[in-house]
Amino acid sequence: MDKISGNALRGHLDAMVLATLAQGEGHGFEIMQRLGSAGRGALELKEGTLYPVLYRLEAAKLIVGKWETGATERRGPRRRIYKLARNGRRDLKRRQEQWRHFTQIIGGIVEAPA
Amino acid sequence: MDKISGNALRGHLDAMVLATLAQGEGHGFEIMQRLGSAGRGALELKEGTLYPVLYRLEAAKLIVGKWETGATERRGPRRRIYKLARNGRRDLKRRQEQWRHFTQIIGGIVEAPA
DNA sequence: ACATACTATTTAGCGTTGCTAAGTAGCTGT
DNA sequence: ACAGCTACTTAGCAACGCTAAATAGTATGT
Repeated sequence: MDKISGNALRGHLDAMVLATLAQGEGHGFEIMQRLGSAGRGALELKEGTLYPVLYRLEAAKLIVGKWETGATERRGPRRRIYKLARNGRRDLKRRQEQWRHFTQIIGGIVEAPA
Repeated sequence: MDKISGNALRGHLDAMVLATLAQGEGHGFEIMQRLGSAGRGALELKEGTLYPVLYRLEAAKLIVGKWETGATERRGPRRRIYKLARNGRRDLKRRQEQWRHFTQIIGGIVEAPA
């Protein structure tokens, strides 16, 4: 199967990132990798795609990010750890319902027997 | 449930229109209505959304349109009847497979149990 | 010292495409 | 005349995922 990308992802990426963070906090690069493996080869998000999503979600207060320091710190470039905010968890639930609704409606149309 | 619109539809509208025409040829306005009723209140496509899709699909030779004349004609404004082209039927099949793939992958991520 | 490679983040600019909003036009009913 | 429905057209907008390149820290190899 070919890659899922471009327009097909529009409007669903936010939910994907929120859902990923619902499994546990993580930094951008890591989220990218988690999505990559969850995508079973069908997803190939690049940095230029993912990071702007994180900035958007943080600006909307759905996730909170902070630079790794002290205890957790390790060597290498600085990392920004993101986790779901209260609003984010609520929002995720809403988006999950919308997802089911979306697939049901659109699926019913696209897969209608000829 | 709220309306499905905007970005969520991106990349799926073409498949929806092809699938609609797979049920039988029809003109733009009619396709809009068929989608509306298939959408069970969740879809509210406007002309400015649908017609450009038809032009795009026709330019891509996935559908063929011709102005209604003679036998089929009736009173009122002229109507352009579209039907699936051979390529279109092939393309629809491909898009249906992609849709299943898409929902499986993205659904697996969005709906992952916390 | 220099190159390569991997982790990690940032950002400018682009292209697709669905939406807004308005217009044209023919027909019917009041 | 006017409203209202069918039917099509189109200019311009805005969101957002993608391309591509830059910056920076660490590790390894020559």
